[in-house]
This record gives sequence, C-alpha cells and structure tokens, in this order.
Amino acid sequence: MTINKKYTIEDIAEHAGVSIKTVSRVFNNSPNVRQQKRDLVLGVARDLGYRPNISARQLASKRSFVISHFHDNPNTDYLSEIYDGMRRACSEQGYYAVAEKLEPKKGSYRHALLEYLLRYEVDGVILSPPVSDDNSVIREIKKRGIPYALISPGKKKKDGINVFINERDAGRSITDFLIERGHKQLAFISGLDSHAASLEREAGFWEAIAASDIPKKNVLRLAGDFSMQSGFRAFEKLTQKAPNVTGIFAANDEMAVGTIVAALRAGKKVPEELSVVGFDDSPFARSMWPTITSLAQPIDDMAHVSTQKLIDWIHSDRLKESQFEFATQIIVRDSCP
Amino acid sequence: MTINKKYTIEDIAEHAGVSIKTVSRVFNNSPNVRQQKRDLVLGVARDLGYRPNISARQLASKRSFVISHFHDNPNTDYLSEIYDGMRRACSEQGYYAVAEKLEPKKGSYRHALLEYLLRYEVDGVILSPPVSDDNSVIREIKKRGIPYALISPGKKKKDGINVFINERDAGRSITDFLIERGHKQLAFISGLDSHAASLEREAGFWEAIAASDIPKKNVLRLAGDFSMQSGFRAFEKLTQKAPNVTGIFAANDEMAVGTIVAALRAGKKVPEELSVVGFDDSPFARSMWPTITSLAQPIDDMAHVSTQKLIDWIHSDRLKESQFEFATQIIVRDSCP
DNA sequence: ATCCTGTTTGACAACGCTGTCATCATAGCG
DNA sequence: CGCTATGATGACAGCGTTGTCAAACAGGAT
Repeated sequence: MTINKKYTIEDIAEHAGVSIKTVSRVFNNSPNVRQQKRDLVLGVARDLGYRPNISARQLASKRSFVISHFHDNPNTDYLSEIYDGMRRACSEQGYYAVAEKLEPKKGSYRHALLEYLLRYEVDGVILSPPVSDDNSVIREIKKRGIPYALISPGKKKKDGINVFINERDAGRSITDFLIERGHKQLAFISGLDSHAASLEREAGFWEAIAASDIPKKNVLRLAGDFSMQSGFRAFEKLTQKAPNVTGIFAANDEMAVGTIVAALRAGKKVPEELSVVGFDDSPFARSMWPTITSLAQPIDDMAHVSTQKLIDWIHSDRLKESQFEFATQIIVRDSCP
Repeated sequence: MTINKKYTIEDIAEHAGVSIKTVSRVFNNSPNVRQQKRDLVLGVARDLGYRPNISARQLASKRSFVISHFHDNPNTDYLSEIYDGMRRACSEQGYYAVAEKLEPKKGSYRHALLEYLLRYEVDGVILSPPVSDDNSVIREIKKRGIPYALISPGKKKKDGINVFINERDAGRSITDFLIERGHKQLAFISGLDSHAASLEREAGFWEAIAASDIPKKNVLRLAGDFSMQSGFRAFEKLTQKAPNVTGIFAANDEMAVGTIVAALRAGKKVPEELSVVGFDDSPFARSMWPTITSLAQPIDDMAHVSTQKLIDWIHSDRLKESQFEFATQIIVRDSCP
C-alpha cells in the first residue's frame, strides 16, 4: 500500500467537472444535489482516495468534530469499553473521540467542566456516572447549546440523549436467578449509595425477594462501596451475622471478587457452599477462578449508540428520539452455575 | 467563571500594538523576538485569556497537533496510565492525545498502522509493547519522518526516543528481595516469551539465584502467559512438581493474583506458607487480599517524559537525547512482607 | 558620517474548506 | 408560451493562523 498524494476538494471538483461547493455539499450530505452528480463526485473521490481535511472544515465551519466523554470513574475496563464504542461511531463519521477525567470541586464537576470547555471547543458531550448525575454540569452544557448524551443517568432527563438499562429489572432478574437455584438465605452487597444505579439494583433485589417465599429475616443487606476490599469486609460481616447465607448478589464484579477470595481464604467452597453473582460482566468475571456469574450490560453498544445519536443531533441540529433502553443478559459461570 | 469572548491573534496584536506575526512568533517560541515585546504580548494574551485556535494552526502549518499512542494490549490499567501521562504533557503544550488499538495482520502491525496514517495526520507517535517491537512499524514511521517514542522496547533503538526501566535489574532486585526474606525454594512464573521484557525479568531472576547460595535444583520455572488463568495453572503445576517452594516471583501482577487465589483455594496460607511477589504494581496489587508485593515502574512518568521529548523533537525538528532509563521501586505489601 | 551585517518586525498570500448569496435550470401553471 | 416557484449549482469571501519575503532597525567597523 502506498500513501497517495493528498487531494483537495479542488482536485475532486476539477476531475468531476463540478464546482468545489458541490463537492462540499456531497461530503456534508446536504440536500439539493442531484443524485447523478452525487454519485459522480463520490466515485471520483473514491478513486482518488480523497479525504476532507478536518482542520479546514473545523476552521471554516466553526465546528470541532470532537466528542468528549467526561467521567470520574476508576474502573478502566468500563472506561475503555465506552471509549471503544465512541471510537467506532466517531471514525465512521470523521469525528474525534476524546476522554477526560473530571476532578470534582466542592462536590461538583461544574468547575472542571468549565475549565475544559474554555480550552477546547467540543461539538458533543457524553457523560457517564457519576458525572451524568451532576445537574449543574448538565445545566451548563445545555446553556451552551451543546448536544449531550447521558449514559446510565440516575434519573432520566427529558432534554438530552439517555441510554440506559433497566437497573431495577436487572437486579431483580439476577436475584431471581439465585432464588431459582434454590438459595433460601441471601445477601445483597450494595455499592455506594450516592450511585443511583446501585440503589436501583437493590430495589430490584428486594422486589425479587418480596415476590418469592423467602422471609425477609433470611435476607441481609451489607454495605459496600464497589471496591474489592468492601467485598472482603462484607464476607467477614457475613460470617459473624449470618453464616447460613448461601447466595450473594454483589452490586458489581469487584465486590464479588472480594467476597469470593475472602470465602476461599476462609476455606469455604465456591460455589458448593457459597454462590456469588456479580454485576457488569467485567474482565474480572471472566478471568477469576472460579469464573463469576454476572449480569452483563452492553456498555460498548450503549456508547456506540450514544455517539451515533449525538452526531445525528449535531448534524440535524435537533434531537429526535431521546430515550434508549438496552437489554441485559445473565452470563452464567462457575460461581453460580 | 464566565466564558470569555474568543479573542483572535489580531485582537492581541492590536492591544499590544504589534503585528499579528509577532504574536504568532511569541506563541511559537520563535527566536528573534525582543524579550520586552515577548513579555508585552504574553501579558496581553494572559489578560485577555487568549488561546490560539488549533484548527487554524493546523491548517496553516500543516501540522496536526496530534500525538497517537499505538498499542495492542488488553491491560486497561496500563493503557490508562500511559494515556494519563500523555495527556498531562499534551495539554501543557496544546496537543491532542489519542490512543489507538492496532490489530495485527499476519503477525505484523504494519498494515493497521498504514491504514491509520492514511486517514489521520499525526505529528508524533508513541508505541508500547508489543507494537514497540515490530520493526516493520518502526521502519514505516521513520520513512515518513514522523518523530516517535518507544516505551519499554525489547531492544533499544538508536534513532527514536526510548524510555524504559532496566527489566533485568528489576527482576534481579525483586528476586533478591525474596531471597533476603529467607526463601530457599523458589519459582519463577514467566510471561509470554515473545514479550522481551519477560525474558529480561527472567534473566534477572536467574542472576539473583546464581549470586545466592541456592542450588539450581531448588528453583523452578513455570511457563505463563501474563493471564490470571496461567497463574492458577502455575500453582497447580507447582503442587505436583515442587510442593516445597515457598517463594514465587510472577512476571506480572495478574499471574500473581492467579497464584494467590489458587493457593488460598487449596488451603495454603499466604504469605505464611507461600510468599508471592508480582511485577507492575497494578491496581490488583493494591486491592487484592492479601495485598501484593510488587515491583513498580513509573509508567505514568515514562509516558509523560516520552510525550514531552516527542514534542521537543517535533518543535526543534531534531532529536537530542534519546535514551531515558527510569528507576523502579519495590512496593512491599502483605503477600511477601 | 557611511557602509555593512545581522537581528527584529511587518504586509500579505496561502492553507482547504464552508457560508452566503447570486445565478442558472427545470417543471408546473395559467 | 411566457411566468413563477423551486431546486440545483457556482463565485467568492472569510475562518485564524503560519510561511515567505521584504523592510526597518541596531550596532560595529571604517
């Protein structure tokens, strides 16, 4: 493969025998170009391997072609799945995908966001928890008229793109899964209470319990914070308070790992004596030993769709559909077969 | 904080009473601007909060202000540390940091690289293992005259920026650490043999053994592949072949985790009956239970320096120093206190 | 003073594209 | 068959910066 000479819009116009403006229209999907000319231009462009110069577009159109993902999340697996989904959508459309960690100031991400927006122009914004729950951030973005998408927001917003799973149903379904496996004594290990998703997962858990014939006294709630350590501690609490528990639902996989490791260390057999299910289907879940049964959400797809819809919004200058719910799936593995 | 009107180079020139070209010179650190004018311009620019428009610079200078990190590595923690280091250096200098996963074709990354370079202009490239060991990639980059930096290359190259730790010394020093703790029966769990760093770490391991009074027959080498699973398997091999081993050096933390989990599961106490040390000081090492003693390399700094030096190179159009060795550190934790 | 040299400064075109607005076709209408 | 409305096309300025080249300046040698 050889690198071709770089062609400009003028070269294409000349080869196709049209004006540069027509070429420009074709590449921007503008209406009002006869199909025949459109095909002609696209053909010439393909033959010559023409690619529009992004900088020139940016300069002339005052758009940046940058979509930024703002987050504050230590889970690099989660982040990189989002980034992959964004990148797929962006490269299809000639956009740049950028990720930025925001540091909260006085509990709000607003300041860090403003600092960023002052430096860089962005055409679209994607927010993930916990940033997607910071209303001052959303307000600021709306004020500037920047299209935005929220991934897994605690409360759905009417005005932006929302992509999410039904956390409550998911929590319920994986709890049902535990119950169906015959467990009668259950425990839930929570994430941070400031994380809306964790509360929803827990609500689903209790719904499943209520719908079953398991008495509430056989069920325990253990406070965690999404970290592996809190999984260890939860197991310790468990041995003191309710040694008979055989089924555990941890609000994420890291805590599931912690619980399992603590159990193994204490000589408990997993899953024979203790079954554990997690949430997120992170790489952990696949690579631990035993591997972990977990509820998978299609983060990559969610990010991909967010980005696509965001680009639609940017191009058409208006938001069409705004709510996108995604299906989840229980991935059955060794920790609760 | 309010968003200011966007100023252009012309505004600054007018306020400072100089020509736009002089402002341009100041912002490009060009020589031949009197210090007094330089200060004047910088002062005005600071007061007005002026930031050069990146697109216009790109267009006029035919530079992209993009630095790309090419990798093919599933370790998202490692990648995100590199990305952080890059971003720090980039944002100081008004550059964009971009990360791209390359898919090998017929064992080489050349094709994927070319595809990327055809689409995007980049001013500088950073390669990490295993891409940094693909000579056809390096050749292609050199051919185009693109400045590049190699992170932890298997063999040092004279022509580009090389940042690395001394893997062999590191392997030796953490092995010494095990020996000093009194272990007489040791094992090394290797990574992939195609990964030059793993071989070096192993060489260091054997150096330390040779320098000690431990007979070689008390030492075992177990083949791994950097995955957690291979750590599990290594432990199983160990129980069959050499149940007396008390000290293990795993070539990365994931395998150390695998080994520890397998040991706990088998009822072995860590560190009382089996001590394990890892390599990389990944988040795993901090969050496992027991926490893992590991050899830390300053990836973030390495990426930061690579990027800074890369930008120097881009600006001055020549490479000054090229070799940067970084110090490592043993982080002592519970798995081998 | 005068000339020469090297340093500092500025005027202006160019970078490749899009926005605006004018013009040219075409079809539908009375 | 001319007139209008609408769609299709193009000419050209302008986006904010850098490159080029020429002009102005400063300092030293004569």
